Amino acid sequence: MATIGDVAREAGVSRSTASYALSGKRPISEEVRERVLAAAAALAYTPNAGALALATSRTKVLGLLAQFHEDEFAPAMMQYILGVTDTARDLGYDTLLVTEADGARALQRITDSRMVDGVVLMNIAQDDLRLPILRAAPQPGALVGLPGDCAGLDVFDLDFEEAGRVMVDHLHRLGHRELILISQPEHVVERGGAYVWRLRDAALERARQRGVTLHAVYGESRQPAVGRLLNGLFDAHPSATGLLINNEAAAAALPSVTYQRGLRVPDDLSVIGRYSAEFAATFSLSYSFIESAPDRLGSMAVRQLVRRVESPAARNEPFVVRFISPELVSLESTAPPRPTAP
Amino acid sequence: MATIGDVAREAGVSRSTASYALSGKRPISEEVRERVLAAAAALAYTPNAGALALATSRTKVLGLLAQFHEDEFAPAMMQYILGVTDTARDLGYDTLLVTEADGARALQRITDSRMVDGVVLMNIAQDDLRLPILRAAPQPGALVGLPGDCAGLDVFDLDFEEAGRVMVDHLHRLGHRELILISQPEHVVERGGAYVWRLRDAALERARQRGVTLHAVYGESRQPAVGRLLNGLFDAHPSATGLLINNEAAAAALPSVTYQRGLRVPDDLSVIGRYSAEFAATFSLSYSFIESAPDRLGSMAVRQLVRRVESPAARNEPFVVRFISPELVSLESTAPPRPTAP
DNA sequence: CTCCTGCGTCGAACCGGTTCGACGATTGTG
DNA sequence: CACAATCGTCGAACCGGTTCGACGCAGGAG
Repeated sequence: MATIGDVAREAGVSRSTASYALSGKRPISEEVRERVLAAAAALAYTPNAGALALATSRTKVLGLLAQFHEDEFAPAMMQYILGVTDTARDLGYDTLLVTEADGARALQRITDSRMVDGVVLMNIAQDDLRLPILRAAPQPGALVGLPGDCAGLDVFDLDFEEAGRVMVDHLHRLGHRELILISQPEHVVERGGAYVWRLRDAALERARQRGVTLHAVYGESRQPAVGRLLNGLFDAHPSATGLLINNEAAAAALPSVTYQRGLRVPDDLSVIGRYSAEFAATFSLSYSFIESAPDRLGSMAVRQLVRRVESPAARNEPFVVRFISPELVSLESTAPPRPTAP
Repeated sequence: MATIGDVAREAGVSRSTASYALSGKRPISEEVRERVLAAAAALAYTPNAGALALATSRTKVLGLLAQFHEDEFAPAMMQYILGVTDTARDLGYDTLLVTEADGARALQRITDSRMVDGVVLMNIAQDDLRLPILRAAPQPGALVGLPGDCAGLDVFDLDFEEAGRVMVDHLHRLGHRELILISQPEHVVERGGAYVWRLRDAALERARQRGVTLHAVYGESRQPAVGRLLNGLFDAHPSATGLLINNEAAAAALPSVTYQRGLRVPDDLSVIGRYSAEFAATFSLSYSFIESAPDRLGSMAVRQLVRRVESPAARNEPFVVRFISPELVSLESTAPPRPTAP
């Protein structure tokens, strides 16, 4: 491969002149600049990334730490990842995808070795072990997901509290008085998945205020367990007329359960989910849902991260915690409850 | 951050001695080695990735080029990616995930700049524009998917021809004489997705040999189009008793269609799919299927790639084209056809 | 006509590692 | 006891860029 030395020789100038001609950081005569550009083109010159990183302390690579737990729903992850990689590329960055189980060690490795200019963390836990490492790292970081302590970090997440309230309000307004909320599996909570209880507690609180009965249960992440669970819930609460779903696997499994039981949506049962439009399309779900906007969240995190990476001023700006407002996409899966219990 | 110079000073030796003590590439006295290791630990020394890359011409990073077309089924992709990232990490490599639409340009960029030691290509087209670039690149590459011309490349793929034959044979043996095969959408074929016609043509040929009628159609990748298509197919071929599915979206949509039409599987209809076990679990599919083994394919590609990267000898070995044999996972969704047409 | 200014270019140093050749001290051999 | 081989360490060069300071030369001002 051609080095900048080769280009300089070909153009008959010094290495530094070639560098300045290519970067434009110092005035160079039109004639020399053209010779250098021509030489670079002729030799198909591309700067060596390692040398560039060494000289500039910039790698033009962002780290993306995602964790895949056995019991989590992998397909939903893809959209967050694409939101990050696509936005990063638009801004001139490549993305190092790290899926190592030991996220803390992985983060330590990629920040210490200076492979990346910044890091996006996903699957944030309430008390995430990666956060102290990120705070101590020389590179800035951004989180998709809300941890217990946001100090020193830029955080982006859906407003799950508001999502819970919107769900309850929507069905309450239609006249429903007994609802079921199915959340993520309990081990997601044990692992510190705060969004589960953020939505649930807000929904419970709002239901209490409105005088609505809300049965809140943990779900499962797999078939056939989640199908059995749904059936059990319908058996246990025959007078419930509305179902709130904060659990992708349950949403995906619901159609076959309602078919089997002869339940009609929305005639017999009103349903509201919480997932992305992409997810709904993929799983052919025609329930009204709260858009979780994974691509937007990924994109916002990257934009803020790159701002901090590139501008020394931005580095000292106060940290932001930004929530996306839940948007209810109506697909006509909700209606007033039937006058008599089903 | 601490550099190796800092470690050397702390240990009271020269930089080169510190380097040798850490790498073990030259004999170093036990006493000095211990002083160096202690200093490195005390200073939390981690080599700078850029400097390492510059000095050794190795980055310990692999590129992973995946393309996400609007009309493709993103969730299936995740498992290929995890197969690659997990195996790469086991072998000591990180993964640069590139999802740029212009794959050829992206490949050119990451190979020319020497950011990666090798590349895994996914979503291979019959006449893939990235292949000439990969062949000309200084780094080795591996493909997941079979292109028209495998010269100079290591290729890994499912044996789609055999998959088509296995599907047909299995239903023929049970007594079925009229089958429907739903493939990927036509634009996947136009884009050069060879696996579509590899499975289809082999199935058609085998059906001809066996005296079985096989209706082969292109599918859709989205709801509700794919559901409509399935309904149309059942209307058009009422006497077909078996369904072969080489289309993730169609498999995901099938349960609701069969429920709606009152079709029972396998009583009224025998079904065989082609996807991964992970996919089946995610979508609660209980059809027998041919395992497409995305994680195994990703893993195999990485192992071969790393062999070539690390061993100068392996670099000159002949290139391999390796097919995974289709394995039929039986979930009891096939049975002999009913004596009278449904 | 001289002096100053500033443009365009060059040489050298630096980023942080690895690695080659050399060299002094120790040990073994004849 | 002299000499060679080996061990352990050091200094210097190199990988391929960027960037700082200096310098020659042209043009404008005094």
